[in-house]
Amino acid sequence: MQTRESLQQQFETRCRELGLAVTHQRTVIYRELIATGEHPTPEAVYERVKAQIPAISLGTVYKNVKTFLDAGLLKEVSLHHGTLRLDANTEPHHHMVCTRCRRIFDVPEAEFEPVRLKNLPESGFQIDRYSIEVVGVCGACAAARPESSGLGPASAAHTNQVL
Amino acid sequence: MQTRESLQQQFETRCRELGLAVTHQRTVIYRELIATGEHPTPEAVYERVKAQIPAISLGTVYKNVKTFLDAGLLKEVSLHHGTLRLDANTEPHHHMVCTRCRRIFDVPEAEFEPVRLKNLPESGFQIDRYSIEVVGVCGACAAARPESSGLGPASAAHTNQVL
DNA sequence: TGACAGAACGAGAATCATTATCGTTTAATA
DNA sequence: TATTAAACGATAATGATTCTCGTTCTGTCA
Repeated sequence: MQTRESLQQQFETRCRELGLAVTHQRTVIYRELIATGEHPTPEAVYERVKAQIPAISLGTVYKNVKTFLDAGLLKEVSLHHGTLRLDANTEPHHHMVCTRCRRIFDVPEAEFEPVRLKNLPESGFQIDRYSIEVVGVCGACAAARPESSGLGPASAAHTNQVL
Repeated sequence: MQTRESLQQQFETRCRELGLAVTHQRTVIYRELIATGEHPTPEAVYERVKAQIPAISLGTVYKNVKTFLDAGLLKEVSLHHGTLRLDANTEPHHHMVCTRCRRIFDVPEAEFEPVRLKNLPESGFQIDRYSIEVVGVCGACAAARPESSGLGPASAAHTNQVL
């Protein structure tokens, strides 16, 4: 058995693997990201980090968030942040999303077995509906570049190792 | 075929129900929205409409898209357009999203019965993973305003902050 | 049918999130 | 410790969206 590394040590090791300098800013940003159990915006991360490094720039937070996303240390909650995408389909349906071209395809609800939670959420959350997203690579993109893994443009330049 | 005519009539009827004036711009915007089988951005809708009404303003498209969303004639593909939300949870999981406060909660993958498509997508789409979103109202928001339906417009968090 | 009031419009300024630029500082390494 | 590329901070630029405001149009009613 190897000695269990601290998060800090894991982070430094991962940075070295990726050829990233271990800077104070980067370290604190990462620490705050995993410290919050929430799903913060870059702005919220900035506020937390600023309490510890008052001179930090918002741009630095954005740059490092992007670096962490590319490295697979972080994920985005949704592929759809950014521009509003409209849906005029009034039938119940779900979506297939291509991680390369970001195109969105409708899938009728009836194509899926019903979604089921094994237990009711204990938090008092009132469920309105389930929304399924089939994430992958569309036929056109797969034909254009069949070999690569299809885990999105951001991660294309790196291997997708698990921390 | 009178398809376009009847859609036009349906639209006018719906506008009257909602107390909305039936303007030329509004009519063309709506027609183009349902004509595309895609999931266009407001900008893309603007381009299509502009081909028919060269003087139209992008702001008018935005205003009417918002009006249609509020009226339920249109939907957003995702609740997460807008600011990037980060996820440092490296375990496989899905999300519960509150439509009122937009907070996001993690749900371990094991809490769900496996998602299953009844048939393989015929388009050559290569499935990477399924992402489930449980959409509803969180306990805190439900307690704060238990009576209303919880499917409020996207703008609710901004315009109706305190009641 | 004409006039009025309020809704909607167009133009463009303002705002918000994000990215890019650039000169300075810092980490990695020899 | 000196060198060098990476990273930083400040700030300008960009892109999406909203807001403001003066003008025009729609719906309604006399």
